[in-house]
Amino acid sequence: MTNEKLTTRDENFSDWYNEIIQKAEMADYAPVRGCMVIKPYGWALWENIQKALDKRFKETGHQNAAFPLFIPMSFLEKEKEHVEGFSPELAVVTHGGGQELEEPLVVRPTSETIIGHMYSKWIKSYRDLPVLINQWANVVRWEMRTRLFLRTLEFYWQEGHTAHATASEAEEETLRMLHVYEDFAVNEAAIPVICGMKSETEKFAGALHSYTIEAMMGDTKALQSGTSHNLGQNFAKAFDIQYLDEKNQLQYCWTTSWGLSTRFIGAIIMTHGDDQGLVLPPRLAPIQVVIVPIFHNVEEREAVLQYTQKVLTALADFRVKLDDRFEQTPGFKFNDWEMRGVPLRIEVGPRDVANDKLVIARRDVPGKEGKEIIEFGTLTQKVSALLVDIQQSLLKKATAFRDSHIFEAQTYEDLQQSVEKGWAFSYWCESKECEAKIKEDTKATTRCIPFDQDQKSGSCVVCGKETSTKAYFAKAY
RNA sequence: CGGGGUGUAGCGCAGUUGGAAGCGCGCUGCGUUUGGGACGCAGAGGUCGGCGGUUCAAGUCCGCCCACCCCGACCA
Repeated sequence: MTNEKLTTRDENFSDWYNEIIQKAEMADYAPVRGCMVIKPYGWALWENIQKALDKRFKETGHQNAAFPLFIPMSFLEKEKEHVEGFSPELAVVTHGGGQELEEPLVVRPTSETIIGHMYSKWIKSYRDLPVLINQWANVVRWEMRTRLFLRTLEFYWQEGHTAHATASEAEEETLRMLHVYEDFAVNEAAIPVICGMKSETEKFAGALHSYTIEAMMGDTKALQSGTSHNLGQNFAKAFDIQYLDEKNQLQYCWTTSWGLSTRFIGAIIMTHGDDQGLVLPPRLAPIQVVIVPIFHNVEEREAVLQYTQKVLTALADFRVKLDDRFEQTPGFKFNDWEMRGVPLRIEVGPRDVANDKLVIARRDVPGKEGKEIIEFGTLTQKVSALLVDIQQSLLKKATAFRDSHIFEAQTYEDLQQSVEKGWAFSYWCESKECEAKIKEDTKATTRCIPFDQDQKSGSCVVCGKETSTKAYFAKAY
């Protein structure tokens, strides 16, 4: 399975990415163009992502529910901007039960409309608010160009949909969930992100405004890794989501939505992966520690396997895998598990059994430098400490990489050069014309207007107009 | 949808002027191996992407179609 050498990132980042997914057995191409099968190892990673997020959603008062896959076509048409944004990429069902349907059904590209419809039924009084619901679901968007995890016709995600009494509560929720994503990305996935607002052209179709967490991949391209939208009263008005306030006045709700998808797996691969394969953050890794037994004959095999049982017991609190395949050599297994990004590897051989020791190797430090011989007695403590250290190191390394590839661009020439080697951070007058010119000339788009602004003012990198707004520009996935 | 590329065993590929479908890896069995990608022997595995044409004869030549990948326009 992993017998062949991996293309290096420098040779061809795209090939490297595609190969790593197949060799690490995360996913495979499905027989339908643009669709993928997420294999057990990839899905296990997704499950850990789900757990980490779901815990945070529950902690912030949200409940899970499930809404239908099919949405009446007419629902999509109720919000003007929304239908314009999504109609080119809708999958439409026209037949069912052998007959043509009276009204075509769209396969949900996102669920604002059908959830809005339900909310209008459920919400009658200010006492019903806020409504805080999330769903874990698959959605379909008919994309032109697809890539495993990053853009497939069908993808898995969670979409939160909330309804509030006031504009400020909705804004508060939108930001709260963005920061949940930020916390998750940084502390679970070890991916540094920049939080900010999307430009008018980049925002969600139908939103008042959108917030994003933007991450830099190993090739310096940007990846929008999670988004949170303040929908204002747009959907409330389109779907008649109204409530009676304390003064018996009929009011429209303020709604939000926020989502993070299996695309995030792509972010993990492209942020941490190296030329040996995947590198997974310990907190999300399906397997945190792999044990590779080494022996030369039957007697040694018995002794070693007995010893590994002790190791398994000592590491009961971790996600551990014993690789007791008899037909593979240790060398093969080392490479195999490195390809799969397992954070720690423990080697147990006759020498270790004799001395009551172990060899422990960390995935993020290649070769001998990452290897260490430890006493069995210190094992549990050591593994625990190393996993924490690897988690921190990955974040530190990714942050250093990102920061060294962001350039303050004062002039348009600066910006053009910057987006060829990383991201540009520049003053921008917020006009669509200047934004469009940058995209036209460089293929880079505005990634976000970050929350952290220095309050100073300068001139727009394109038109020279005075502004106090700075934004990130980068080529993006 | 525009540009480029590729379709031959599970994967990667070779296949000469048209003349009996091959190689490496993987897979199965047996044996020897195992501290950084082991080895021997014996096997299994094919509608050469599809349709049509030329020819005594097509993986190979011609036409059409399809699929997938990569680069653009669009997007999580």
